[in-house]
Amino acid sequence: MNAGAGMIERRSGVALWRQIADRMRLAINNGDYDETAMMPSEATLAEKFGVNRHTVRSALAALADEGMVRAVQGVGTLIERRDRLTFPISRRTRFSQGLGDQARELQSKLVEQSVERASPVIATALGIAPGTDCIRLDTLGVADGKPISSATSYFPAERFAGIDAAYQRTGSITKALAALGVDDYVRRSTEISAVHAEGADVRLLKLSPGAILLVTTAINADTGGSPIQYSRSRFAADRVKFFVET
Amino acid sequence: MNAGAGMIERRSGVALWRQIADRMRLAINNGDYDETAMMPSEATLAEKFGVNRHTVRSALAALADEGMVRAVQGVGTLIERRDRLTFPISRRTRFSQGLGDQARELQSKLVEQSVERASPVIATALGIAPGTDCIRLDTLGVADGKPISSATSYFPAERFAGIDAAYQRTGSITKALAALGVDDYVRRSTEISAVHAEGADVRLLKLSPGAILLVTTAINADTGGSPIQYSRSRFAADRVKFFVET
DNA sequence: ATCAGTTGTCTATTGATCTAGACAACCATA
DNA sequence: TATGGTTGTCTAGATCAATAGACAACTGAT
Repeated sequence: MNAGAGMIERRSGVALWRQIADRMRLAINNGDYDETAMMPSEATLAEKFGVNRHTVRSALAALADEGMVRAVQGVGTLIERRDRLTFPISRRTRFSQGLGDQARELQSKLVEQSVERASPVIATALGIAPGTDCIRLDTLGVADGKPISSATSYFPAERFAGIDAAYQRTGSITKALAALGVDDYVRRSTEISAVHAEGADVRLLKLSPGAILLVTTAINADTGGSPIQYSRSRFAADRVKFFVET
Repeated sequence: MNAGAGMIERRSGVALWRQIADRMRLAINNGDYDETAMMPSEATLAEKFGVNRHTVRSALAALADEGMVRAVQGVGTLIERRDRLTFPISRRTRFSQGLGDQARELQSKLVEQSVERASPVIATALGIAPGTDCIRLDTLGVADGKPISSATSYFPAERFAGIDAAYQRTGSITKALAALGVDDYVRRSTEISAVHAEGADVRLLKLSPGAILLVTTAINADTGGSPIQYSRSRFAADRVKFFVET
């Protein structure tokens, strides 16, 4: 009977099949059916939404039309693809913001930490001398339980001593920076490229061999203009897309 | 035939009367019919949307159900109220942001400027000595041609010399501050109260006698924490509402 | 009083939506 | 092969959405 939070409305001017299609699209993008990669049977859905099986079939037909699902006689209705999460990229880009309703829960987990000497590229980006100590954080971004991105960030060790602990405590780069006195920061530059996944990323992001990674290389600076973070994030390309505001 | 940007869609699973009702609601909130405070005749709307008059009547009935319009036989359909613009109030509050689709055009005009000695209240808010010179800007906020708010802002004269010129050039406090080197600032505090309109505000905001003003008293600070702006804004209460994020 | 223009109401018809039931076609598995 | 579970298809009827036309009821102005 009940179908979760909001029941479908009759006589609302919106056809039942469309309301059901919209809800199922949301559920698919939420990863509700990821374990099986299949929709429940038409009969089950009809019972769940409290409508006739034919009405559910209309909704499924609409999703099939979008290429989101594919019905196979005798087997069931397979989920073909999910809409990708859209990450806005702007001066105020933060991993944990701007997703809106797209995901219920957005987490960031620490995978590894170390102190490294800055390579020439990183040193240039952070405006420090090559060889200077940097704190490196390897983090994993997770949306609704699904791994989304794997990121490696570098912070000048002198200014941001203890950011690893602050990050583990808060689960957020933004909050960790705030704890170290950085009220605000802006995205100074973002480069976007794409590569084939390899190494640890395949395991962390639970990718298939040959999967594509979207790679962003970003420099964040505090409001004084001093670079504070150099990061290289690898996003599973089949799960995200970027939106660059112009 | 054509009804502006997007035509209504048939066989979309969304009833025509609902699509038309939604578009008319937007038009009303946009102030498209403010000159007459009336909807066009049913026959005119039917022709404009390319549907039967009965379909338009269904849409109007839905709006009447919401209390947005009221049909009077022999006269026409009167517009009873507009949804109020919603201003989000948060650490990042700016007049010209956060309105989204609610208004097409949001402007801010300079009404008056002067240099005044800081009163005790203003001096305390800005963290300066009483009697110190301040630049006072009286501005009028306009959304889609309708006056929304009347604001009085004070800036320390020493640090922000020339902000009046920058404001006139850019039409935005945020941009004027940026031109004077304030990349970013945050809303430190906001107080909200309500009074009856009087004096110049009645004329500027084109209010009826006895109209209510929502008054916000706000202090903005730069990222270093130094107060930079003390402002008192009067909003026409029948045109706006605030949304405080918690 | 008359008239033009408006909303209100009624009937009739067509197509889309939704329900109900039955059965065929197909697949995986025991 | 037999069975249970799935999607595909067909028929029939009920309800909603939309069109079409006609006329009543009302208002404001001439």
